[in-house]
Amino acid sequence: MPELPEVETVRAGLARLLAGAVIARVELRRADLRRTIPTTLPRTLAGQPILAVRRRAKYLLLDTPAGSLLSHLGMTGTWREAPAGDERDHDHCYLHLTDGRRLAYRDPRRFGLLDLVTPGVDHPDLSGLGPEPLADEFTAAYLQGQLRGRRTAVKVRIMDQAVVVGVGNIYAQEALFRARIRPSRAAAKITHAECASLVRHIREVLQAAIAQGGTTISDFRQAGGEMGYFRVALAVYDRGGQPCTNCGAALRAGAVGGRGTVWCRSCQF
DNA sequence: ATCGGGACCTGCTTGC
DNA sequence: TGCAAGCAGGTCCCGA
Repeated sequence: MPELPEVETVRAGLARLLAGAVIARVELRRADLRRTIPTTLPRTLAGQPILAVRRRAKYLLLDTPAGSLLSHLGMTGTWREAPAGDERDHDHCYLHLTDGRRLAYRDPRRFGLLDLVTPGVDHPDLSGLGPEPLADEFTAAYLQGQLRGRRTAVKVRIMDQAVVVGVGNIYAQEALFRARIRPSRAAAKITHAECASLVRHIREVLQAAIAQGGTTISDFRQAGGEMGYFRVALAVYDRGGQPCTNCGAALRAGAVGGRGTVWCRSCQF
């Protein structure tokens, strides 16, 4: 589900909800997510004030003096404020706040993750990540270096979190369409000019999506429960067979890197 | 080292 | 209506 714009939207919502909040108690209801949630997590975070809510790649970090609560939403993860009585299947963890409010982490497919980051200690999930796509170091020259010599599809490369973070299956397709590059092209064959266009369009599509609160496909919700409204702006994702917004030709659907992929045969080369 | 494919889970949609 | 198959925003691991 959530790619950078959705995670950033959740981050902003949580930052608003959690300004000045203090964790009273952490209630683990199910620990076997993608990895098992450490048993030390509840007692480490109990009583801790939340100092900041940050995002790195597709991870969220709730900072406290004792450590940060690291979460990843996988495909179906959500954070929401859950008033008394609002308990749902797949609520794996509740953060009870000292003001009586409760935050729920819910993830039906359990591809997500909750973990603890100890202050001053590098966390393995956060090492080896590529640059943030909206940061200055994500340049055409950098991207071309990452594509050089690679026979794999360019779409697979830009979804590799070691190359650049935050780009998933929706925004990879959207950025490649805007840059007029076929998703299946060999990475090594992308020219410098195309790298420059791709960098620009990855940035633009992510920024536009953030401005709309992300993309709601089925279950994605902002931390306050609102949907994201970028879906109306998607040009190719899930539009196989429908007319290209640029030329009107029927969009092609296939698989690239094992993931559903849609592109225009006349607009993308 | 790189690459492709399958695995991990649940839920929803589609087609017979 | 009922059921099975296929697919879904993400990673991770394995074997070639």
